Amino acid sequence: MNYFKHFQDLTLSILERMQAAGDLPKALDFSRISAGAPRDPAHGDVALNAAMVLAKQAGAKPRDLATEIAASLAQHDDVASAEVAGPGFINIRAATAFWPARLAEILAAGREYGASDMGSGKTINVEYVSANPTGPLHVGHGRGAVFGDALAALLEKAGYGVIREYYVNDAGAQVETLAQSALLRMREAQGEDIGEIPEGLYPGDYLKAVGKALAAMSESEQTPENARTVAVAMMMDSIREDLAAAGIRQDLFSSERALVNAGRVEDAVAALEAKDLVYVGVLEPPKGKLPDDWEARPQTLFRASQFGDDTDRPLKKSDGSWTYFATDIAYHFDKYERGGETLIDVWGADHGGYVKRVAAAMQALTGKNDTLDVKLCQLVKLMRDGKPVIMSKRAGTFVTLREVIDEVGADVVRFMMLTRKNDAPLEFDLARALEQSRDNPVFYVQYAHARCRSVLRHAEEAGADVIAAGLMTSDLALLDDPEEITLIKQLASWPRLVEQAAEAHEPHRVAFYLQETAAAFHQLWNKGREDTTLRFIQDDAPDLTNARLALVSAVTTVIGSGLAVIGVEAVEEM
RNA sequence: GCACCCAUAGCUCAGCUGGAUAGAGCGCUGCCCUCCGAAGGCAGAGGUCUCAGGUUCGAAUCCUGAUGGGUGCGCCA
Repeated sequence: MNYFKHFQDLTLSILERMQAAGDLPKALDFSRISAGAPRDPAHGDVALNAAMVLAKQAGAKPRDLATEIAASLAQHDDVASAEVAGPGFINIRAATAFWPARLAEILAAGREYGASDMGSGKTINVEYVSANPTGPLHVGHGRGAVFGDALAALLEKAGYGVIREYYVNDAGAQVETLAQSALLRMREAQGEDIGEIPEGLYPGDYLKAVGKALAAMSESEQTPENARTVAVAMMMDSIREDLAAAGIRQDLFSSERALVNAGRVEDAVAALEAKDLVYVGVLEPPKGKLPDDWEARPQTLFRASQFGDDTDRPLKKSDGSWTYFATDIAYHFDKYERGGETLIDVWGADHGGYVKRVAAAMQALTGKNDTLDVKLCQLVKLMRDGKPVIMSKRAGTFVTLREVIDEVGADVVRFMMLTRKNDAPLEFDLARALEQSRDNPVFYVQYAHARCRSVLRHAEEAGADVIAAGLMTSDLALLDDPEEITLIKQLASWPRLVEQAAEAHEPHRVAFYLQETAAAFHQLWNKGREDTTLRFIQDDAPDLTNARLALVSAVTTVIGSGLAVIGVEAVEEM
């Protein structure tokens, strides 16, 4: 249960009753009513803005309206008190039995806790990674990969149907270059001295294996076309291995080449033409630094500027072939027609200048402006002990995702990648990521889980029943210490966090929530060091012990549930 | 020149889509650690939310402008 929504719904039903009774006008906009946490916990558990939002429409004074609503709220079993405060807030304090009930709910749900039906099965297509099949994934790809993967898991938890998609750019000039590079490596594998890799070709050693594979084929098969096919297939295999090592799941790899061959570009352009959004014209030269070979020439253009873009955009190159943009329109249109009511693209920040035109195309084709959400992930700066890791631009010697995973592990990489919101640059310190201290968030959260498991193991050795089903039947009302209640509230806010993070498309909130939850648990633990009556295991009070073990078990459940969204293992021991 | 992203404590960053007195870690200061895991703990100081206007019951949050930083800028992908 999202308990904030619970009290919000309660309020809405009261408002509807007031309308039915004629105490409120019929036509009121309830959409801005929301329930939040009061800044000061002393004010209560849930704060409602209903009276302030409605006052003007209802022609009443905020505080008067609030008083009336509060009086009705106070009647409900789940409400201990409802008070009016400040300019017209209604502060609700939940009934004392409310929190033990949430704890029981957590134990009953297990790792499923936090799942929501907010998405009601609506389909969202999340496209991420989509790195060109011309080499291994690097760290920057890793951020997008983790972000997309966690976002997909988050949306699933919020009740959406999710398609996890990878767009394979297996057409166009880059893969032709790849084919040329592979053929050169083939001649190398055949014993030829190829010297330095010429400028413009891919120099990385990873193409040597492709060269060998080609060398093993019969001469008639050693065509540029086969070189391309083989190279792309092998590169995609290696990318899939890297993704698997990082625990990234994707269920659909769609091919640009297949899209083009199926005539989908013509379809999409025809759809634009039908709306009279394609014309032949000459673009203004770009301001600032002009490319050396710039010359004005007529082009086939899409009227992107009608949909918020800065200028119209070319669909065809001078040789008559489609631009990447034209293909990309087709790809997005295809995703949309396949049933993606909402499309999310996860891109690197260097593609930021490309967002407007794709958004414009989608708006033109669908008539809606909220179909596409592009999430830009800012750069990852790789550090070691506070010093930047040198990434030589020389021949293929960038830091690969695989190298980082091999060094610090997939769990650490995944968590660290989500310790910043996507639109902020991220510094990833390899040394700090393995540090076992308070300021390493991965350690801190996993330690909380391990600590809980440790307590439960202790209790089990002493003969206690630590199965969730057994703990549920314990007298949870015995948990009445303010610190314990605070922790329960933190755990009970997980369903709301899932919904909000999913709606905002912001998986990093899960990582921050986990840190807060771990902090709340560690805090309670430490209280027990000072005050022995607060320790979980009380030898002379089995009922109290059981209730507290239920709380500890619920902590493992919620942390486990959150870590599952991020794709990080909840460890038993450190 | 234009577009997009960003600007919050000394440092690194959150801030629940517009709510009440602005939050955490690090660092700093002072206490504490024989105890279910000290791999530390508790408390305190620290703020003109870059600046100037605007929107309204109410702004770190939305709008406009300025300043400072990042990214990108015809047929590349």
